Amino acid sequence: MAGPDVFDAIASPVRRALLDVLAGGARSVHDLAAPFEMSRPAVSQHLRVLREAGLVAEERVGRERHYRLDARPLRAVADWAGHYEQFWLRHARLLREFLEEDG
Amino acid sequence: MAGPDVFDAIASPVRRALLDVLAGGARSVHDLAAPFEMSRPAVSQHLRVLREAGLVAEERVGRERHYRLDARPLRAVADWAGHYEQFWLRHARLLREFLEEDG
DNA sequence: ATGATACGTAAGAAATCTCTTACCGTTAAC
DNA sequence: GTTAACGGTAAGAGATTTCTTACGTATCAT
Repeated sequence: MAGPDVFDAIASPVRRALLDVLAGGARSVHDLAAPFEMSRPAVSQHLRVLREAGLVAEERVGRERHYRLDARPLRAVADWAGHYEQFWLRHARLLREFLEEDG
Repeated sequence: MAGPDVFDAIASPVRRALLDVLAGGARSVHDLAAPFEMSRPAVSQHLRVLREAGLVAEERVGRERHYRLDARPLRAVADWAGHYEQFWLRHARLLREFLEEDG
């Protein structure tokens, strides 16, 4: 009963790479697995994590299953990280000011 | 020798909560651990993960260690998620168009 | 000096993650 | 109808995570 947590889903480089591929359009599991040096079931399991996080949706097409990206949960990630923008901007501003005061 | 990966660091709800607290200003480990129902060493270990990801910096103050937020690595997270904005916007646009065509 | 406080680290237990191989059902091809 | 391709799930091994308690070190209080 592992929670479908989007932060957890994107923690894996493999799963981020899968999302990257899917950004180019829907793909079959076969095609998705091809670039990876791991077994096809392993990719299926990563896809399950992404599915439970709501990041991908599957559509049955003949004997294939086409996965397509659903980026909506990533909005929460962008929003969360975005709340810290003021802090990294402040960091940059302080650094700039420090360099200027020395010039 | 676990890599200091920011996506991994923010995958934990506890660590995200720690960052949230630190957004309000630097804190001692004692203060950081107080709101959590876990031992103080456990919090220290979470802080280590954050430190290795570059998300916090420590400053020794007497017998305390003050941790302060360093949000710079979060910019990479915001950028990464932001690249998917077009997709969730498209999703919203299609939904809106679907509803309008029905009205 | 002695004792208490702050905090990191070590060691180990339990849970979870991430692979693998084996297997099953479904659909396409011949 | 057989056979091959697609892809999910099960079972299990090994690595990693995330806690705990125990302990060591540095600093403050008396």
